Amino acid sequence: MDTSNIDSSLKAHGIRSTQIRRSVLDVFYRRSFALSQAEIAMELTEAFDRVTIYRTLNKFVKRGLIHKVVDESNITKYALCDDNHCDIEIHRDDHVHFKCRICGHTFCLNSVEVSLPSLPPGYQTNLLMITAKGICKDCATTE
Amino acid sequence: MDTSNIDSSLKAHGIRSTQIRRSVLDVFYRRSFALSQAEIAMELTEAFDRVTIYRTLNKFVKRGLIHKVVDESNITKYALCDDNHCDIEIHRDDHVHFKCRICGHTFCLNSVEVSLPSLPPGYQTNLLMITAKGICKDCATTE
DNA sequence: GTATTTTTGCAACACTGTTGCAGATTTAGT
DNA sequence: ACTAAATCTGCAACAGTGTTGCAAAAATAC
Repeated sequence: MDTSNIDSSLKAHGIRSTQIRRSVLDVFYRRSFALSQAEIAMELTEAFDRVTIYRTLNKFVKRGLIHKVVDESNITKYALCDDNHCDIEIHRDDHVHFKCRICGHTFCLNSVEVSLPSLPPGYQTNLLMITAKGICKDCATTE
Repeated sequence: MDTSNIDSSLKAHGIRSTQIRRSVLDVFYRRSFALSQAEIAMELTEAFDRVTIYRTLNKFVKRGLIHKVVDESNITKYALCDDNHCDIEIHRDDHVHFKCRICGHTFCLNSVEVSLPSLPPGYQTNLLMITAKGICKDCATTE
């Protein structure tokens, strides 16, 4: 575990450094896709209470360290925020997500741009939530 | 309740016409936005078992009468399918959804087209799930 | 009208996510 | 380093969503 990096990231977001928070953040650093509470619990080597993990995740979200990722599973997943877009004060997580049909993982694609479509009369939007479905890098090459 | 219309729609999708199914489908006809099981239960004048409502919804989905609508609420919502795109055999529900910030309802926008963006190397997609957020017709005029 | 198939309600369960509270840990002040 | 204040953690309990098994009821087929 890259302790110094993790500690400084927690501190930068105004979050106290504790055992579970370091461990959970470490899981996010090691995984490039969105994770649910249950998945995080499985990745952790020590056992922490379910409630504590939820509280950790909620704190991380509130401080702009991670964001929620919507999914058809009805289970909240979380992914690291892009440092360039989110911090304690500002939260911008309206980037494109990519869901792989094979491995089921959801990745954040921070660089993809999609222009706003024209909607029927009466509807106005300034924000699109987009999930692209397909086959991810790893699954395409492994196949 | 437009019984004949409802009955023929059930029959057209190969679904037996029963009390609860007629009532649930009627709710969908009366509402233009996506509904959860709990919301449907509240709209029903008679009380049906929760389980039966879920089974009704699952059957409707399987037969192409309604489709699931994804939402950040972690609660599955359902909306009527467009007759032009869905039936017992073919299911095409990859249209744009519109979520109103004020009333919270989600509407299907079957006619909106969005072109596929170019993704980073290694990612390939042929399907976008899109939810536009904004203010809907009704809330805009009421305000 | 009867037999077969399907549907319904009930009980029970698994799972996600939250809250209250007491004890433990972290941080700040001296 | 020691104490006080603030925060965090684990446990118990709870509310809600969604599913399954089973027996009784209803719909369809003959």
